[in-house]
Amino acid sequence: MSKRKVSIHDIANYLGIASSTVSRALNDNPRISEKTKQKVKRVAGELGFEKNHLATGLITNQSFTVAVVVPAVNRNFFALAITGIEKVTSESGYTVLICQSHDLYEREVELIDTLIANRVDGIIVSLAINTEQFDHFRKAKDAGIPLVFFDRVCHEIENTFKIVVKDFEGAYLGTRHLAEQGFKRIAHIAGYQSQKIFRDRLAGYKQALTDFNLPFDEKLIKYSLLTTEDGTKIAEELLQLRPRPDALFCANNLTAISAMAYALNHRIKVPEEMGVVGFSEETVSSLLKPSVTSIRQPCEEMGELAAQKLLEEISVDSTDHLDFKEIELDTELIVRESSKLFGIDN
Amino acid sequence: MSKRKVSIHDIANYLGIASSTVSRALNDNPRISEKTKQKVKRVAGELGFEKNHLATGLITNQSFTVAVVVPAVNRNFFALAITGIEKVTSESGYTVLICQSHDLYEREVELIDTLIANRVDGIIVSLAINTEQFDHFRKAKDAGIPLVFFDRVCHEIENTFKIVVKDFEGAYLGTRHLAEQGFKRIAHIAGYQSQKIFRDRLAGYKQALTDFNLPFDEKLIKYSLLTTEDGTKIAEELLQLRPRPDALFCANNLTAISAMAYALNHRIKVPEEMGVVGFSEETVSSLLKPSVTSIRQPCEEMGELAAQKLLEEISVDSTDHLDFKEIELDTELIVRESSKLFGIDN
DNA sequence: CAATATTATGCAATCGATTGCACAAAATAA
DNA sequence: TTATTTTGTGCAATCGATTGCATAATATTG
Repeated sequence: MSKRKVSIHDIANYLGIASSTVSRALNDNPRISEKTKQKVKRVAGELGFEKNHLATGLITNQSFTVAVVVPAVNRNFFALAITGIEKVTSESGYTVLICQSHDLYEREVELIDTLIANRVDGIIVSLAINTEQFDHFRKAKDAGIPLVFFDRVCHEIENTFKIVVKDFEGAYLGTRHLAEQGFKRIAHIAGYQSQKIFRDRLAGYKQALTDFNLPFDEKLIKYSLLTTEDGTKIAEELLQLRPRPDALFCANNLTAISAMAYALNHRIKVPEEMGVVGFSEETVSSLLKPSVTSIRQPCEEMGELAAQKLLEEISVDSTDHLDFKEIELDTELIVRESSKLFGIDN
Repeated sequence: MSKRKVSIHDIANYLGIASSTVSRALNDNPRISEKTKQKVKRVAGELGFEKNHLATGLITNQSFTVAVVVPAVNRNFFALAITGIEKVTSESGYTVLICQSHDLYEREVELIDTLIANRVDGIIVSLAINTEQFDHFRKAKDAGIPLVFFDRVCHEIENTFKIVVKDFEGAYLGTRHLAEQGFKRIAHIAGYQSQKIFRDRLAGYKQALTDFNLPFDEKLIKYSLLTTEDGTKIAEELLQLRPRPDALFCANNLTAISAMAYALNHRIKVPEEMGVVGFSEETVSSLLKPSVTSIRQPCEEMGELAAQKLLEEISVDSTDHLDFKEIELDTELIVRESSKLFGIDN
């Protein structure tokens, strides 16, 4: 089917020289004369030579490919993180393999297996929401593949870089803001507690309630996968409670958007009758009517950092002197219309 | 650094048999006895053997990897198309490499080069918005790599599958709908005309104007990259025109959303003072206030079809009897609040 | 001009899995 | 028991690029 490809041997034959010379010439090895290099490169161009990375990878034991495994690429946070990763890695000549776990543990395991078999040079991961076992990562680690976690990280595998934001603090900021605006019954759309980030966000929420002497009510907390549909469903449930919650702090932004849409469709005024704050931002957060108050995360920066740390670990001979302590970045509260009862000018 | 990996030779040594036997045993070759197979597999498990795909790929000339090159993964359309692609390919044991051109021609060229070097088995492409030269694709084709285009397709490379929607018809439907609602000065946010899909959408828009005896005004057409920012900027320009356009047909949905947001922020009522229709859907199209009337595309289906066609071309010995005619799918008009002047139910 | 240093190139093994062919062992037929 | 078929393994070449070591070609020095 695919036509026989041109190899360095073909170039060597054509020129009547050894293939090792061709290899060195193409790699600009100083031991090859300029004259030969130019000849070789010219012929390579003429014959349409394309270096076979598989062969190179086989012998050098490097594929110059790193993989990113995230729940889904169409979420703003992950899309931007990937952009950050691409920025850093492509400067170093690496190709990025983007993989989606679709928030399924089983799929994540499969993916990691494939990546090991493909001998990627490193993997950057944000866990599927229901991942609670980590053998697949241990296997990768044992295979000598450096691992970096970001956002939804895993503490069970030692000696890996972890990049997170201050989730507790972010949730605290968002909830406090609602309290300061005078909201009294603040509900929380929480993520499944398997992931530490969602435990932290819940904890931040609780702490803010405590600090503002607001009663804590278990009925006001709803756990889910945080999809758009979950947001709608949960909004429906919450709005049937009596007394009705008067504000909503959401563990992500998709649910904030869909819950708000549900409320608006049921003639509940936002923010007057229900304040809304979401964690993380979507592109449309600022475009919606009302625009959505959000906890902004440094998405791209997280991606860049993750990639830098990965490349650092890849390039180093021994990981002994690497400092694997978790890196925590700051979040920022962006106040918009969905939570603003008084005219605060930011 | 990475510990020396276990190879079939290690298994062979351990068992005192030939590595060819190990290879065949692991691949369930019928010429190997059940007894040996079981022994080999047990030992492979114990030693933690992981097959090296690079080596396999080198000899079989197949990587069992296909690549998808799209402008950006965080757009709903592309994210869903990728989901469709993954669905089909993963069933056949292929890994999908997702790549973003970020709508940059140069980046696209780089990506294709890397993919050729990595010997992917096939590539599915939706062109960067400013791609007008196609040598990089010809190179891939010459290297024997099957190519399938979808959405933003390329007609210059013969013998490739192309999957598109009826862009002309979709645009016609959207514009006609606005005309039927009584809008008279319908503006169009168009994509750069390098891509056929955007030419078609413009043509559909024009045809609808003609059919409804609406005057065609070049000033009402704005060309751009169709980013969120473009939508905002263009809305600003259009709303300064006198007489002001009273409706907006957008070549994608991002611009529809941001243009509508701009209008709302400037106290222009949607749809009363300005009707809005967008091509393609975003997750939030139905969640916005007002919800956005859109031309729905069968995104996932397009992805599935593209993947099926690619696998078909990969598996076949000769492409001679393949029918490469372009596949055109239907679009659907989803009427929502942003365009509904009269109470049409549906 | 001979002796040595320098530079350029070639030889051959290697990475890990696959596969055509040869051959040994076992099973069956004569 | 011998001849023939079937079944199970092994040998060795192969995919394409890399690299340590050897050697040929050229330049430098005394």
